[in-house]
Amino acid sequence: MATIKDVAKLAGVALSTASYALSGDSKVSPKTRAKVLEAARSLNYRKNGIAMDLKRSRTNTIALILTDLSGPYYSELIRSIQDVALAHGHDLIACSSMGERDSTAIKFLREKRVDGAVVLAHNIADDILLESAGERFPIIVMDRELTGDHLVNVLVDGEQGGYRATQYLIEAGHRSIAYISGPLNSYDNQQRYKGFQRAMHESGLSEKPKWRLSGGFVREGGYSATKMMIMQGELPTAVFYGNDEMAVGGMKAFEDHGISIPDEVSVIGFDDIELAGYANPPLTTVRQPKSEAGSLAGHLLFQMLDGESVDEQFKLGIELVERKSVRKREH
Amino acid sequence: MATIKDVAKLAGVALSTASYALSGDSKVSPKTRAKVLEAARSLNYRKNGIAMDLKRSRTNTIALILTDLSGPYYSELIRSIQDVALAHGHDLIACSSMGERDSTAIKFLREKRVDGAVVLAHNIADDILLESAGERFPIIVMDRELTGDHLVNVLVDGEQGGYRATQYLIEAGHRSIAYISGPLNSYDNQQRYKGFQRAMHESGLSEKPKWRLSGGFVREGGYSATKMMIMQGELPTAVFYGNDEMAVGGMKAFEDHGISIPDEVSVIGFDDIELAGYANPPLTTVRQPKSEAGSLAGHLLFQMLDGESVDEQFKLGIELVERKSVRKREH
DNA sequence: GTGAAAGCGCTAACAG
DNA sequence: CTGTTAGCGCTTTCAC
Repeated sequence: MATIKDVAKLAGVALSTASYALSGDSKVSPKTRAKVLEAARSLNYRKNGIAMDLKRSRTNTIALILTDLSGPYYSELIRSIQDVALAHGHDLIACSSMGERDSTAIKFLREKRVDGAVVLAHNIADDILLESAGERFPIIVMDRELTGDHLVNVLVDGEQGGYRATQYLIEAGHRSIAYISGPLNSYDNQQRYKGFQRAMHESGLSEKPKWRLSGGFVREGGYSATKMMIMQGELPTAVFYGNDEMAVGGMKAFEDHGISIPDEVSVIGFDDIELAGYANPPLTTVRQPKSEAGSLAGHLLFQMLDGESVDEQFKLGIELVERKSVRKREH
Repeated sequence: MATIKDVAKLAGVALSTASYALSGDSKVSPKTRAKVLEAARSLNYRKNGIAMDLKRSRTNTIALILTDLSGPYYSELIRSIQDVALAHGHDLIACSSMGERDSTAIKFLREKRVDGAVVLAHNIADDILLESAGERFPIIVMDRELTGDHLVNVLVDGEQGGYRATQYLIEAGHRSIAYISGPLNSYDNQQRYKGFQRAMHESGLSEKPKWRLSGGFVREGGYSATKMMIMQGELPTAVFYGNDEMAVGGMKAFEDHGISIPDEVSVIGFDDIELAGYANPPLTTVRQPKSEAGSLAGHLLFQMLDGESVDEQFKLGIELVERKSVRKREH
């Protein structure tokens, strides 16, 4: 691989002159520049980005840390972050946090291979984030409540979302409502559940312990949790699934048992994934402002990179998407 | 940010000793090592990955080049590549090729910020790929027919897929079949269409020019192409959509016009996206061996990185997924 | 305008 | 076992 040294030699100029010519600095004469460019072309010279980053102590790229590159992701969220990065002339790369303590994500965070990061990966420990963030390395955390030096928090108000969803069910006349939980240690799940509890409590309703099932936020889990509920004999009139994936699985379970939605059981989800509108019946759910959240995260990161100081936490509201999986009941 | 120099100074040892201690080299005494580690801890020292990469002239990471980080992607494919990378102790990062000639992807390719790449982005020009690939920088291209030095090709046989799909329709008794095309310049589309033509030709069938519509591989395009077909008055008994997205859009158009699938019109897609199984009716389609393709791509990349020579092109077969959108017809 | 030289932070001979 | 030293490839003062 040809280096700038080779180019300089072939062009018969000094190393620095070659560098200036290549980067288009105006102080090099057109004639010299042409000579250098020609030499570069003939050697098929490509600058080494790593050397440049090292010298500049800046990579001009930020990382998006995801649990798993293979998704499924909030593409709107990613797109909005990407747009902001591009607008600031920075590159965005995605890395996965799969693989525990030596995941790609952790390597990029600790070894400062980028200028900053947006984290969307619950499996990276708080302390790693806290110690990685620094003066020259801002981090935005989006999937949990965590703030610190050079580490700011952009959240969607899951508690409010859980509350709204539950309230919607209650307003539709439902009194016996089950919440199918995601992973118990998931921040998102906890928030949604908290909102559920608050709404139930305010209306003087209580949840049946036997309906406290968990589906791990995955479709299969929603399916089996629902199956278990069905086998237990007594059904609620409505079930609030901690996310849409589980709701889709749950609806399948009801269908398999000939239980009709929303006639016999109403269902509400959370997230508004693409599938939600295509489910049968289309799933009523809670939509998160993903683009706004991503955009905000991006902008904050660049403000921090520019040395501006920003608030340490932002919480965005949600919105209910009414479709056809909830039925109004008379009493 | 503390450097290894600071650590060495604080620990009262030479630079190299600190380096050895930090990397766990056995030749440093336990006592010295402890001293160094302690110094590193107290300074909150983190090695600079960029400096290391430069020194080593190797990054131990490979890039996955995608058109757009916000997907939608073949998550199975990505996952399988990821698994292979992990198994080889390498990191995988994803970069987007959005932004033309100065996209993140091109920067990573040209400036050799990684050790190799898997490309799944039709918007990166052939010549960039050709000139970026090199002795120490293998590239696997998966979305077009392109081979070259240190550049190998992993493809799924779209022609065969198009042939199978069409043949399936013909075997089910269909004689008037339309092909709704993706972008005319798309390699995938061309292959599928070629397969369609071959099957039609073999059975002595011909396509009606007025059914030659394009939907650009997007849902909305499938919708409007279908609408146009409906407005033209005469309907085929079966339509083969160049991909599932368009098929989903097309089914919506038929539904909007009260045309029942598969009773009045049969529909077949291509890809087997997640939605396909959830469409109404569930969509019969052609499934690509995504995991196998990804896995193969990953393995080939590492073989090349290890200096082994490999064939320059691989073409994988496809499989038909029978669901409920195609009806058998009697004659 | 152009060139010589000093590093960015790290690793890896090599010598002691 | 520990320390000295020479770079990896590039940018950027600072003289000329």
